[in-house]
Amino acid sequence: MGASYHQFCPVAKAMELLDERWTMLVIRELLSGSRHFNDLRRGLPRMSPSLLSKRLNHLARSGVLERRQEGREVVYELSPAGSELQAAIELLGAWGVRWIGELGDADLDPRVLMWDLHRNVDTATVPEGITVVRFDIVDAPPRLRRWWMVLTPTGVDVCDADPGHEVAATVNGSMRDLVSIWRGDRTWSSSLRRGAVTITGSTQLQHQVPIWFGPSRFATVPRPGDPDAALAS
Amino acid sequence: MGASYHQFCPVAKAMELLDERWTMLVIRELLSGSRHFNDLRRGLPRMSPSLLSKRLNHLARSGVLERRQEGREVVYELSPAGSELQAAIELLGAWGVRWIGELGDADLDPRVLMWDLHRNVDTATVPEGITVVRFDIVDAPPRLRRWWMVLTPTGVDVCDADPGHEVAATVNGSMRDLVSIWRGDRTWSSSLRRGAVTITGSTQLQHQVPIWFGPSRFATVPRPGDPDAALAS
DNA sequence: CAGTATCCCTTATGATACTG
DNA sequence: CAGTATCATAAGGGATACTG
Repeated sequence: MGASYHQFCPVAKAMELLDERWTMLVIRELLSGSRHFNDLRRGLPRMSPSLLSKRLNHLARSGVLERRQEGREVVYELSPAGSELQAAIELLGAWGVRWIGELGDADLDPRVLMWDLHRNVDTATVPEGITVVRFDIVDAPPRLRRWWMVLTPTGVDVCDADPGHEVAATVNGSMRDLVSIWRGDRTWSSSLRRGAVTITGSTQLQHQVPIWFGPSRFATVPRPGDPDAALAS
Repeated sequence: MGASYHQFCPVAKAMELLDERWTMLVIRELLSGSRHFNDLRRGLPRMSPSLLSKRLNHLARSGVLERRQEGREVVYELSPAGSELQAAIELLGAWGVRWIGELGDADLDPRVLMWDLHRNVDTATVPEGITVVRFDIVDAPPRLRRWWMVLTPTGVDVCDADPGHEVAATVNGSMRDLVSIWRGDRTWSSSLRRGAVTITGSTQLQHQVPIWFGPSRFATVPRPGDPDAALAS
C-alpha cells in the first residue's frame, strides 16, 4: 500500500503516501468539511466503499487523519499533519484549473456538482423557514436529472427525490454550463444573458440563487493567457 | 494511464495526471536541473528505463514538459505549466520532511545521495584545477561504497570508480548519518563532533567540504515539535 | 547517449451485494 | 449510518536485456 520509492527525498516520502489513487481527493473532502463516511461517499461517488474504507484506515495509520467514535457515529477529522496539506492541495487545484481546462463528458457528474454546490451555500443568507431550489440538469441521465436543494438557516440538504415542499425557484441548464459556472470559466450573469442557464422564480430569488450557489474557490484563479480577466463577464 | 476520476474538480483533474507513480519525482528531477534521460535515471535509480520513457512521453503529451532534439542529444525541459508545479512540490517536500521522519534502511540509496550532493555544489567556490573528494559510505553494499566527487570550477562529476586523480579529502560515514545531514535532521558540525562522520584532508578542506556538500533545501524547514530550532546543533 | 522490447506477475481497483 | 465481503479483471510496474 503505497509502494516505497526507496528514496529518502522528502518529496518521495510524501508521495509514497499521497500519490495513491483517490488519496488526495479524500483529503480534499475532509478539508471541505465532510466528517462522516457517507458524506465522503457523496463527494466521491465513483469510489467504492471498500476502497474508501481502506484509504481512511491507511491515512489514519499514517497520522494524516483521526477516526473518532462519537456516540453511535464515527467521525473522521484531519490531524495537524493532515490539515497542513491544505496549502499544497490548493496549489494543485489552482494548477489544475489553469492547465487542465478541457473536461470530458465523463467528468461531469451531477452528484458531485450538487454536493459541491450544497456545501458552498452561506446559510447566514438563507431566510427563515424552508426554501427549496430545484435544479434541472437538462442533459443528465434520467435518474440524475432533477435535484432539490432544501435550504434553511441551519443547513442545506441535497435531495434526488421531491422532498414535498413548494419549489421557490428552479435552475435549468446543461451539466457543462453549470460546471463552467462552478469552475469560474463563465459567470452566472454571462450564462443567464446567453440563455445557457435559466432561473425561474421571484425576482428576488433570481437574484439570490447565483449568490447562494456561487462558484468554487478556484474560480478566481487567473487563467494562463488571461492574467487578470478570469472573471470578466 | 492515469485513470479518470470522473470529476470536474480541479484537484481531481490535476491528480489524474500527477498521482501516477513516479510522476512527481520525475518533475522534481527536472526542477532540480536534470535535462537528459540518463541524468534522470541517475536521480531515479530504481525506476526502470521503460517506465521513465513512458512517463516522459505522457508528461510531454500533457504539456508539462517539452522534449527537444538538440543535435544528437535529447533535452527535456519543463514547460511553463510544468514549472508552475515547483511551489506545490516544495510544499509537498516540506510536508514530507516535517511529518514523515522515519526512514527505512531501504530508503537510504547511496546513488541518490551522491547524485543529490553533486548537484548542490556551488561551483563558484571550487578552486582551479581538479579537486577530488572521496566518500566512503561505511555500511553501503560493496559496489556502492566508494564514490569520487570530481570538482572543477565548471562542474562536478560523480564517479563510482577511481578516476585516477589524487584524492584531496575523504568523507567517512554511514548512509544514515550522511542522509541525516542532507535532510537537515543533523548538522555537519554536530555529526563531526560526535564522530559519526569524519573528514580527512587539509584543514582548509575539512572546512570546505561541509560547505560544498551542504544540506538540501528542505533542511531549514522547521520540524513539528521544534518550531525554530530545526538546525540547532 | 537515449531509449525499446519483453515478460511475468502482483496488486490495485471497480462493481456489487450484503451486514450490524 | 458505517462499513465488510467477495471476485474477476486489468493493468501497472519491476527486472533485465538489447539496440541505433
